[in-house]
Amino acid sequence: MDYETVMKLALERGFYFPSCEVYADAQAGFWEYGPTGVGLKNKFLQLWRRELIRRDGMLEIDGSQIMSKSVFEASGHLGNFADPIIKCSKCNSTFRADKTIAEITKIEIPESADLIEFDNAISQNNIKCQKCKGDFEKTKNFNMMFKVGIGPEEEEAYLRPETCQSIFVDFPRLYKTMRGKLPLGIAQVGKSFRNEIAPRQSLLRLREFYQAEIEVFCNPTKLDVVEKFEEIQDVIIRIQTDSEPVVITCKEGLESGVIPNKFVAYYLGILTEFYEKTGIDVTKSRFRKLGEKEKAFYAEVAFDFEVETTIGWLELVACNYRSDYDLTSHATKSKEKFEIMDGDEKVLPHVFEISMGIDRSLYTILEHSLRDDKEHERIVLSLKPYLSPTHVGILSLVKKDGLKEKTDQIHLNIKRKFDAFLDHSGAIGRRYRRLDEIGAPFAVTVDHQTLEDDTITIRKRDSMEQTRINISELDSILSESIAFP
RNA sequence: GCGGAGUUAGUUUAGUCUGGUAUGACGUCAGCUUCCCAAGCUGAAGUUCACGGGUUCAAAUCCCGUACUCCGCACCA
Repeated sequence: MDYETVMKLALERGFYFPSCEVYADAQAGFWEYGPTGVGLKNKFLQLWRRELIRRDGMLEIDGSQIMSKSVFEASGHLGNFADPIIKCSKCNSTFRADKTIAEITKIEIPESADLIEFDNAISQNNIKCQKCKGDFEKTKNFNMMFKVGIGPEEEEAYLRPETCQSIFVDFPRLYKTMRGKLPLGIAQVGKSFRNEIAPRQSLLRLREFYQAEIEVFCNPTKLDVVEKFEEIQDVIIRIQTDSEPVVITCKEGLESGVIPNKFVAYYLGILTEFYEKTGIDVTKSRFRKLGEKEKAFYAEVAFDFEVETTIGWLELVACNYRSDYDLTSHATKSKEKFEIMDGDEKVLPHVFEISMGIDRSLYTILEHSLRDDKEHERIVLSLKPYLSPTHVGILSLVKKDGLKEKTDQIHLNIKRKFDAFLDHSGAIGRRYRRLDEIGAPFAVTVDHQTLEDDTITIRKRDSMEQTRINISELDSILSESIAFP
């Protein structure tokens, strides 16, 4: 289904909508999750915990969103997470300084260079605005981090641009107190903040967004000692290096050298298995190996997990081999010890990161799950039952003759255990349609026969089939059907 | 940020050129009816027309500014 239809559903059915929308000064790039969106997000994260955190025995933490300046001096974000930009004084167009200079003069100035170097290059080569021939103002640094002032003195701090910095900073304590052993995954779900120049397309390009990040700490000399590798060696992945993506198993990817080692292969494998279970069509996915220029400043090897949607390929996860970049920088800056013992060996661990964009993943789940059932004139959100915000609709065929009371009773009995939605009003078909649109996999209906023999009908969302069951069976049928795989 | 196009109820939309306080559909709510797939009937609520300013006796409509959305450019850890 296309972006427009997903957007309309999101607005009409409470998945997500713009923040602060009643005010004229609402800024772009901020969106709220409504009740159905939160339901989906919570269940998505539950699946993430099952398939990655628990499966691999990782630790999960919940760190601060505001972090001190030193953290980002060490991480490199204050220096590298900024673009040198130049603005035309005549037409107000903004350009990247380094790119504009390189384009016109072939002089390559690194983006982290002193700003005066850009100004010099511009004046020496008489570079003018490519649009209107106007003069440029002085080069400025545009940092993508939000700065905040702490306390009455407004001490400098920043909203984190990625959640993982707390994981690196906390690593020494966690390793010691949680009896860590390499390889050790530490994970975190939370908000990150980036001051994007042009946020766009609702959940796909936000200024405040959710990440689910995993940092796996490992001994760099043992990257091919991974016992669990067998679990995923036959998992099929699509991997793209230069040209077309190839469809291979993890084992083949490792043997052909496309994947650098067993360690990385294992995590690409379990990540793929996770996404299969979200209902995203993984035959439309690829791991794209990034070239030198595309990689983040801290990455040694990088694979982006991308999925094809109606608006093109969308990056859902960044998998970066960050080596000891982060631990070394934090050790140097803080003068704390980040080495640990791995057996008899003293080692500064390397890090492989699985940095997942939650918002983009949720959008993709919606887009891949939504279908237009023309035959029955309905829109159906065919979510996996365990991800559905509402598990079951509890409906009375009509309100009178005691059916309402009977229905209320059934709802009362199951509402703590399941996400159940009680509905008495309107035509029954209309109520079924509404449940279809929010992806409720089941609807049970109380009719006149219920009063005689305690049976109800249970309707399946995708097939619209109905079967008659005894009320006493409902709990076990639902439990089984909505269980995580 | 730049350029273009837009913004009227929960959604979709008429009206904007030619100024006279807004139209339909769907949806929502209540009731009746039907009694298992968006049926029908009756009734109701909901838009100070994105926001701010100007012109005018009078502005959804004309003018200016701002924000947001979409498309393209640029950017994208």
